[in-house]
Amino acid sequence: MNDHSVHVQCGECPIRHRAVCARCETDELAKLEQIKYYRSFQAGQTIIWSGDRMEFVGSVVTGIATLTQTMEDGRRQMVGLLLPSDFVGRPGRATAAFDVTATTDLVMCCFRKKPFEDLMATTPHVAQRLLEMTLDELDAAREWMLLLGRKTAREKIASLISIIARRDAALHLKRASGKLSVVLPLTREEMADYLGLTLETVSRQISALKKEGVISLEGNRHVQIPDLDRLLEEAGDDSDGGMLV
Amino acid sequence: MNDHSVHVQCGECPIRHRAVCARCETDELAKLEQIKYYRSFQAGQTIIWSGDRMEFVGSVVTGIATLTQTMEDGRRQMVGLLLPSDFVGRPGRATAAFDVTATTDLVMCCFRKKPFEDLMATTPHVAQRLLEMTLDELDAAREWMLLLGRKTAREKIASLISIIARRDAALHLKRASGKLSVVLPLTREEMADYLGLTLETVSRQISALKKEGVISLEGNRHVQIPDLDRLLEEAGDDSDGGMLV
DNA sequence: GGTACTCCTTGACCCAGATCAATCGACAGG
DNA sequence: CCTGTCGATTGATCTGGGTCAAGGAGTACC
Repeated sequence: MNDHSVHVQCGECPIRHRAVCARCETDELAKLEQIKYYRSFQAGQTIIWSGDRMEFVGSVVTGIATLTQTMEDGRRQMVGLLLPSDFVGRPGRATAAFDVTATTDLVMCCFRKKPFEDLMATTPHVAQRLLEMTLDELDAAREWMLLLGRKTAREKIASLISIIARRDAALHLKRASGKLSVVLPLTREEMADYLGLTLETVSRQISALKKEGVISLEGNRHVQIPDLDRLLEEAGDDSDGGMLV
Repeated sequence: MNDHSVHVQCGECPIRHRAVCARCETDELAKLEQIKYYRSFQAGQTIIWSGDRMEFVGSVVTGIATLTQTMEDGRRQMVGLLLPSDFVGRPGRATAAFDVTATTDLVMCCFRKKPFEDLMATTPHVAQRLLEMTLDELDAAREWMLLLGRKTAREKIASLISIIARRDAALHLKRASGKLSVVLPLTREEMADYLGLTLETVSRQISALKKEGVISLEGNRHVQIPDLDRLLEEAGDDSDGGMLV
């Protein structure tokens, strides 16, 4: 779209907001600084319920949040995983479409929606940048549809681990030198909700992958990946070609 | 975002393009007219392969197209269904992320990508309108994730029929007066690919819904819905409340 | 120490939906 | 007319992952 891919590093935020572009919006930054504020949430706290009025947009600074959908009888499906630097909120939308929950302690950098939308209306690059991000999310959602609709439980688990590894590597800007290892940011139940499985099946498949040496575990959350290509093969992804990011 | 919800009716196109907004862009319409052209495709023809360079964006004028993803071993998942007035293409993206296929004979109204992007850069409302549409698609994709991950085969079928009924009603701007009836635009196999099932299961579940009077069939494709609320209940959707659109 | 959490693992059994296979109807071509 | 093709239906059987249930491991608090 344009090559202004440098992202805004705003004030004291430890993250770069992916929503706005630094090179062309330097004079707009002051406006953003004026309307921004921070909010903290505790692990387990619901940030917004589906259908609630949503008065802000923002980025995750630290911690993990999830987007989930629940049927009346309690069946749940996670439809989004929000890691640091991910954008939350829908400019042009009054209400949230899904439940947003903090699964760990969480800090967000928020902008009140109205002034943010005003900014968007006057600076075309912000809307374009947001469009680009939304298209990325849409692509990710569609990849996830393949996983939910067609992959086996084992492939689902392998996919989840490799996706977390990929996003982790992107986040820390490090190409893993030696052994690749990841911390799973979710409980078995949350993984199950993301993958369209039960927590028992998640546990069994993780055990199986461990037994066969595809991964190894240290504690419940810490996963080592001795051979990334092997894991990607188990995930059934074509042409991911081992490239992280 | 803004209330300019009137859509462009461009030239001889029988549809209103949802991508651009008439009220505020009247002087931009001429530019769109200059760069637009039509393309026809035959039923079964692939419009773009995933990974191909994509030189245009556009809207479906008549016919049906699908977005699909295929694994090396042949497992397929449909990730999008494109009906007339739906937008195709990704401004700011060089290549297609999924296969786009015409499932019926199809006419599209296209705009070459470069000039369209230029237009977008100079007229903020176009980018905003596109963002709005992309957010809609993202919502739809996430609803679909709930379907793929958690619904039973019967619920999936009922959901598909009610979604087609809804979009049909929106398209024809008619609130069905008497009996509600829909033409399924997909073969059983295509439905299966959309729902993450096999074609046999699709067939069986349709037969079951018919036997129990939830729907009735005339030929293979024509479905009558005697009681929409009953169908929505079978679909497991909460709070859809029977409102079409 | 004991008790009570929460999260995870493992086993035994079952069933919804996949798989394999036969049949049917509609329609086109020779 | 027969023959072939394509989509749909229906039956018989199998199996991956769900369900139910019983521990185990870690941690916090009394």
